Amino acid sequence: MAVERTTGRVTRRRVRTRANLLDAAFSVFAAKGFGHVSIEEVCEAAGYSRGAFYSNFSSLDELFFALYRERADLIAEQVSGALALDGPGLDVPAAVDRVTDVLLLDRDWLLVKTDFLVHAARDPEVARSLLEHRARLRQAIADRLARARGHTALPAVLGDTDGAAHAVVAAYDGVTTQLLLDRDVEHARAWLKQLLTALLTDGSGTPDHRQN
Amino acid sequence: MAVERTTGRVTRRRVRTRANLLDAAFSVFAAKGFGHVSIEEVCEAAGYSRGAFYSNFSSLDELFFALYRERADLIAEQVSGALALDGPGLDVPAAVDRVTDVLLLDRDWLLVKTDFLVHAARDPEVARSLLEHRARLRQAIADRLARARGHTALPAVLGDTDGAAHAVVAAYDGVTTQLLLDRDVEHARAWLKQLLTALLTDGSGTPDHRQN
DNA sequence: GCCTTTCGATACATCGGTGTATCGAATACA
DNA sequence: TGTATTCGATACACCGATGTATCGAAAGGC
Repeated sequence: MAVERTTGRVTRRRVRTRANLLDAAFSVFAAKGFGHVSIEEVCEAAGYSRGAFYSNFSSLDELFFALYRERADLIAEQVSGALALDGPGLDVPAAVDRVTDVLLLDRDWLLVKTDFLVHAARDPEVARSLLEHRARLRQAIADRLARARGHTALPAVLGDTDGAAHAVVAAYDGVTTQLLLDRDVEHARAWLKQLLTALLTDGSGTPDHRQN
Repeated sequence: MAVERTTGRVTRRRVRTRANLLDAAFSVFAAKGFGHVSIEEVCEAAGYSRGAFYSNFSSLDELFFALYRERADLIAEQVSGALALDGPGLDVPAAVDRVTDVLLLDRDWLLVKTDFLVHAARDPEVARSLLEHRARLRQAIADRLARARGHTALPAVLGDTDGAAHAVVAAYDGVTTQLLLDRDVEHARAWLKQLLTALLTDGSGTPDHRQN
């Protein structure tokens, strides 16, 4: 039965169960992809019966959404942290390095994230939510770029810092796509840095070769 | 029963049936997403019974793969055409325009393509195939860029024409991601052009604003 | 037009997943 | 510790999808 928990006492056991289900679901979703996963599989992976599941979620979609939010917020936090790390102003390249390291860390996350994208692409409601999340992240980037302005000049082609932030996100998405296929994290990182450098500066970077 | 058609006569009816199934499958996949589609749904949409399906394909995966290849080859052809259109050499911006128009034409295709990406990301075999396809396309782009060299200077940041081609693909993938969410084709096109301009030239383009 | 071959519709057996209702066990709180 | 409440395991009924086997009908060759 669906869970409409507005009030009532929550047991410790319950929060543990929920967390375990979410963790297990993450692995299963990453491995098989949402849409190829049954409730039973998640329960089995978590070591619970379906009773536990239905006591905590009302559908796979709901769990998936909850799962995504949880992790996405976590990542967003890390990124914000990486952006804010250095003092007020300069050293965009260093920030690029840190952010790049955070963003391309976990292949499983990229898989789940892409699944969620596909999901959102077909559900306007979900899409709205995802767009807002992306907008927040992008804003953080734009702010960071604005702070660096004057220290490091942005090329005019992209417009203002907002446009530049858009470009950064696009580059990230693009590199992610390639990474999902070739699984070469190190190269993806290096290449994302290079791409961001190309977008955010007029200067010259270090070229690289690639087979796939 | 699986179909292992190495020889034997093929009826006209058969090729029609197969084509109809593929077309119907495209719509259904685009609407619901692979993984949320049953064989029955495809058959119903195509106006056939499951008998017809199993006579032509052995699994949903097989159909999906065939479907993707068909359409992907079609697109690749169009892109190559758009790239080769003008005389030997110059006018990269015009080529960018034409290619951009072709690539972001059909939302349904973007959806199916992304589904396929997700699929490939989890199956090394499929990934290989997709990577090769992408490599071919990228090579066409690199060739085109090489032809334009001297007429339009490439910024050194990206390395050789190959690096630049990589960047082009990444930009395309990135813009696609955003487009899947906001559904604003016109803006996506404009923005992809702008992004490519930023990547492929040292000059200045026309900035733009964006809310999401 | 006849006959052979191919194709696809129908029927059947089966399986896995779903959602609900029930009940014993674990937990919170006094 | 006792007791009320919450949680989650089990059992059950159900449904939709799968794959196969069979057979009538359409297509192609002559």
